[in-house]
Amino acid sequence: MANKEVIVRFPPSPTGYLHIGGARTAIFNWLYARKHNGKFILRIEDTDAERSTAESIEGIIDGLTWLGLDWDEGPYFQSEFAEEHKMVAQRLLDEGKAYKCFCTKEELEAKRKKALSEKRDIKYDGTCRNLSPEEIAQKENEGIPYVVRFKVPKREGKIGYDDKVLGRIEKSYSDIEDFVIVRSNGKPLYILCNVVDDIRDRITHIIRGQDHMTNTIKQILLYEALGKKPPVFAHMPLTLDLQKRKISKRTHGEVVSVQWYREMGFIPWALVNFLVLLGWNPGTDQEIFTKEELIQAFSIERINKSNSVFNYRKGDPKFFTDPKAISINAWWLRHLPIEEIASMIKDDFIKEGIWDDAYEGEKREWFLHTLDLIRSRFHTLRDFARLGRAYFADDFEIDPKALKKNVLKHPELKELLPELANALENVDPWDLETTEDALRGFCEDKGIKAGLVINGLRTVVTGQLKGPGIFDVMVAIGKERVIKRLKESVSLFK
RNA sequence: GUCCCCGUCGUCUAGCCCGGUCCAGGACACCGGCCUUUCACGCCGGCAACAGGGGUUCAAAUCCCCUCGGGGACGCCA
Repeated sequence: MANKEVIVRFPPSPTGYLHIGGARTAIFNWLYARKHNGKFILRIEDTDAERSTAESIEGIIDGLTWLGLDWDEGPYFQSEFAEEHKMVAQRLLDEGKAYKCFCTKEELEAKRKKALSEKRDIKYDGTCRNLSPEEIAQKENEGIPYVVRFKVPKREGKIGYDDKVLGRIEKSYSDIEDFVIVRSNGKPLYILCNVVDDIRDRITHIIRGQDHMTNTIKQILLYEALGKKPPVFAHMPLTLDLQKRKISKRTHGEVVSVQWYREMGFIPWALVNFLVLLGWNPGTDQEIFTKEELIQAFSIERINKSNSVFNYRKGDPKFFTDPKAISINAWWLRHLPIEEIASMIKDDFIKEGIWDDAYEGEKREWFLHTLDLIRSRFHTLRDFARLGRAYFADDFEIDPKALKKNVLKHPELKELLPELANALENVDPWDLETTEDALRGFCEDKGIKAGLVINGLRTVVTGQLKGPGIFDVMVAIGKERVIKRLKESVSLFK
């Protein structure tokens, strides 16, 4: 039994930040490699020098690292192999498998327009395919620039391959145009470089978007011309928006950028978990996966054929991205060990000015307990430092709606709350039981409903309309702070 | 226009290959209820789909054909 080695790659072009569509492609490749104990190679396809940027390279690497998609080789840079690409192009030329084309961009553009207006096919017409050696020499002597085109074999019938997700894909030779493999400035194009690199890297499986399907047929021709066996191809469905347009940074903005999810307080694995479900499922009802479970469950065969829609409504105040993504994030937020959540929110706490080194020292137990107490109401990591600020700092804002409903609507609280503060002064120890006894006793003495005081207390102490059980809140926030906030509540009544 | 791919609830999807167990299952969202003197979590319940039309068959979401719809590619971008 030959041990079937698996080598896959993720080849982003560094022309923008890591996009969730690109991340999804990376995830599928990475999973496939991990599942089969193979290799995952990162290769930056920077042949388009004008559009490639260093920031973009950094952004892509950051994004992949944040998501936890580790690679085994690379990052390689396609530009470093430019000589090899040129040599291969020359070889194709020498072997008569490619030819020089002297048609100008303008001529080609005019032909395309004409064909389109006459409702004809707009393939290259092969003008330069049969130039004689003399004609070629003459044009070269005249210094006319040329591109190199691949000479698609004139054969009857079809060429095809077995796509791992789509099944048998075929195309007639006559439907394939003689495509350009080298620019007039001498630089080989993606379609060729990609094949050369994949051969050198011994790539066994190419998992990429369906938008590459026409390239695939051409690249198979290239493999054949180079005498190499093509790898296995699997074309995954695309991710579209609600209007069924391909999602892009340009039209959709930051909501498609991986970086943005980090800023919005996503747990990286939750994003992976969400993204993998777009176009793939395990065949069971399971939707939440740990890394190990996902690697175990993943298979190319279960990748869908049809495109999926990224359910994002611009401007929806409740859902800043696909609701399912948020719900998966919220799930992980309340199920991950609280220690992990703690380390994930540290930077944000520092940024918000509410970090205390004691949270990693003598206050650690209190810190973890408090995070655990409040997390079930949150959707993102950011919520801890925003909605939960009152647990960690005294300069928190009071939600106007909560203030109105739970406090201002009940003028009697202006007196009651400070009185409650006094009543609480003597509570010792300060725990769930003693605080509850004190509060209920206070309400009984005053002959008022506990709910009135509880709700007012919650708002004054946490700034929120909702939250954990009030006695848990009192214990978490601490006697001193509770009393202080109750006393200061007088100023809320203006 | 040409070529290629796809078409199950609002969205992600199971089922389709190997017809009956599917008056179509799960998840998210939404709506109700329980729990909670709040809210969330949790639990229970509800709403909601086989694009259309023909065929084949005792029987079709599942097989065949057509129509319609959607997407992709058609760059000296990747």
